[in-house]
Amino acid sequence: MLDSKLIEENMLEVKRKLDSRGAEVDYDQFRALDLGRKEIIKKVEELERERNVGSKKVGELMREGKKEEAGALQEEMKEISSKIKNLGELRAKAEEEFRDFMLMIPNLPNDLVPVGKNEEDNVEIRKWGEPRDFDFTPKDHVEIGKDLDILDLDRAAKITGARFALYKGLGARLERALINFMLDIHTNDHGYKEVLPPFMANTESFIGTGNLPKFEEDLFKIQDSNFYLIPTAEVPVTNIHRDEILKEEDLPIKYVAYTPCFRSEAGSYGKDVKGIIRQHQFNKVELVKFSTPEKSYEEHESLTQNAERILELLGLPYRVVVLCTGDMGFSSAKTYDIELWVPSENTYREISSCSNFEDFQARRASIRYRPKQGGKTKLVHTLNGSGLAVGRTFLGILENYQQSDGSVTIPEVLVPYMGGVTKISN
RNA sequence: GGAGGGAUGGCCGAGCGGACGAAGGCGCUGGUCUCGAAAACCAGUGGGGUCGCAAGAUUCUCGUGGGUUCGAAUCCCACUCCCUCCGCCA
Repeated sequence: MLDSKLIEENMLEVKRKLDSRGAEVDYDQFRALDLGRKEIIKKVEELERERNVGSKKVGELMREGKKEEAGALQEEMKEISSKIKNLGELRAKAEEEFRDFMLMIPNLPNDLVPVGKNEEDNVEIRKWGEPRDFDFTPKDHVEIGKDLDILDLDRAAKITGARFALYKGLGARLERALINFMLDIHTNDHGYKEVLPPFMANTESFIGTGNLPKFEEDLFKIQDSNFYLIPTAEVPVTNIHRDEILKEEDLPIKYVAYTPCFRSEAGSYGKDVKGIIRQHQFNKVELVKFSTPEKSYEEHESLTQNAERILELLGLPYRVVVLCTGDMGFSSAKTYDIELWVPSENTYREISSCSNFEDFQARRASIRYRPKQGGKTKLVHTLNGSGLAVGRTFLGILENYQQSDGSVTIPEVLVPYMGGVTKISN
């Protein structure tokens, strides 16, 4: 959520920035809702003041034994109270409408973000590793997985449906190895605290991160409850500190969490239908940070590097792009995508998205901190990024480490996690 | 599933119709003392909104939402969450 005062005071600048990301906002409506709300607040508060003063007076008169005067005043106050009740309802409605309106406005892109319309305008920042030169025709991960009997998409479809996966044997082991490997690196080397959160969260939590109210169709909802399956650990982990006041001394707070992620993928019919690129359920290790505003961009860089390091240790080629204004997510102020080299597609595909949300989520979720010097509480900055999407890492290993005989060698760092297995073959 | 108990400020904890945004303690900040620190002592110290350049004014906020009342942390109702006991169960 944006600061309504910022919109009020810098409307042209806000409009320019929101336009740059293709957001349509009705500024006249903003003004009307904001002014209407302020006006009614003023009215109600004036009446409340009268009532408070009057009621106190009634008490005094009673104690002094002036019953008649007290009674008369009581009658007066009765009327004021009923007025307050009526106006109060209007006030609640005005404030709710205003908040609902504000919740639908996306974040402002940071000034450093390149302006653009869509993913074609994203800017490559750096590349790591050389895509392998195959001296045979490489297979895609679906074929490799099938031939080695470690990935069974047909049976997964029988169990559940399209866009689900059944990992088998060393395939299941590899998925588990990757999860453990990532968690170990981030906790031991990068200083994150491991958490294992619920895989469902309530409406408030989803509003906090910005997934609701606008993107409900992307989520799986649990019937007869206000719980949704999480589409990313970002939701439960960011909300760990919802409605809290943190100490500046404790910042930055860094969490790493493994969770499965559930996405309805509404609107992506026909997109990436083959293989495990786009699934309704996939595993992910997520990095989340809470930072002071001063340090958040530094933390954004290091978070992205922490994610990149996993790919480097695994020897998987990748590149990093900064998303342009038009391609960023709703809540983000700046996002880096890390893209993995996928031989079968002869291109790079997203494997991690690292964002700085600045105070956008913090304002929605009321996550603040007390400055060391004292003074007013301030909103923290929240950040997160995949470190990494496990299914796509699995895919990367299968495709990049495949051999001409159909086997897949295991990257050295994973061998201990694979119980000493160095190669998956028939 | 059945029976009870509870939810108060950054934390602990009192209050149970009017002078209560709330005792006391802890923590934090400043000061006294000290070469310095600790201890002790003194003082200050919640959060959000509206108005205001500010000082400040005002209002809301004692789990959430309703109700009773001139007036609610305090009484009533519903809901949520936590705890104890019984039953069931991975």
